[in-house]
Amino acid sequence: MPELPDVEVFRRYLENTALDQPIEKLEVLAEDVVEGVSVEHLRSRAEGRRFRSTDRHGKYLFAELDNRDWLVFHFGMTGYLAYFKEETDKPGHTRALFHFAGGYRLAFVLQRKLGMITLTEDTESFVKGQGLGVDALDKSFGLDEFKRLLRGAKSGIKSALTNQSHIAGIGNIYADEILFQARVNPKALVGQLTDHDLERVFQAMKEVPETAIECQADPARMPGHYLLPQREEGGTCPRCQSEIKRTRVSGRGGYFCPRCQPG
DNA sequence: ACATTGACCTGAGAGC
DNA sequence: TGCTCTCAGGTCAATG
Repeated sequence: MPELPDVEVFRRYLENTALDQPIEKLEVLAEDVVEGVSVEHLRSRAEGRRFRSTDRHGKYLFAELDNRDWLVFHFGMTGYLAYFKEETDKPGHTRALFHFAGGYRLAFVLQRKLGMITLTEDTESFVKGQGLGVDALDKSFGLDEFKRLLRGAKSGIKSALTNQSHIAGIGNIYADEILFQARVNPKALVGQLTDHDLERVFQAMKEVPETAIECQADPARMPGHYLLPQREEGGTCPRCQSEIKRTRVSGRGGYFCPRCQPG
C-alpha cells in the first residue's frame, strides 16, 4: 500500500483529522518502531503539542509540531493511519497512538514492523540524510532531469524507477502501473529504451500517481484502463483483453501484459 | 561504483 | 484441523 500515492492520501487524512488538536498523550505500543531517538524523548517532544502542518517526500510523511519539531513516519509495506474515537475501533497492530484532548485518537498501524517513527528538526536535511532523490511529483522535476538521472543506468527500468536515491516515491505496484501505461516491458534495460520510450515512462510517472491520489489510492476507484485492479495472475488486460502474466524482476513479483508490453 | 540478492518482521492463503 | 511453504506494496547490508 504505502507508496507515494498512499502516503499522500495519509498526509491529507492527517491534515483533515488530527491537525491543531492538543496531543494529551503519545502511547507507544511497540518501542522498536521508534528509531533514532528514545521513546521517552519522542513522547516528551510530542505530548502537550499540536500537529501544525504536514509534508511528504517520496514515501515519508512529515508532521510538524508547534515546537517546530517534525515527526517522521515511514509505513513500510503494511502501514497506515487511523483516526477514531471508540476503543473498539482501534485497529490491530497499532504500534503508536496519539491521544487528543477531545477523546479522539490517531493510530499508527503496522502489521509487519518494517516502518518506523522518528524525529527531525529539519525535513530537508532528513531527506538528504536518507539519500532520497527527487520526489516523483515534484513540479520542478522535468523530462530532462529524468533522462539525465536514468542515462548511464545499467539496471532494468523497473529497478531504476523504484530506486529511491534517484526518484523517491515509486514502489513495486506503481512501477508496474507506470510501465503498463507506458507500454514498456518491466524487464527492459534502461539502455535498450528509446528516447520515445523514456518520454512515455516519464509522462506515466507523473500521471499515474496524480490519478491514484485522486482515487484515494483505491484500486476500485481507478480508471478502467488501469492495470492495478487486474493486477493478479489470470487478470485481464484492460487494453487488449490478454491474460496478465506474473514475472520476477530483481527479486520482486511483477505483473504485466505480454502483448501490450512486449519484451 | 554499481546492481542484485537475502535478511528483516508478521500474517494470509494455498496445498497437503 | 494443522502443518509447511510461498508471498506481500518497505529498506538495508552483504554480495557479485
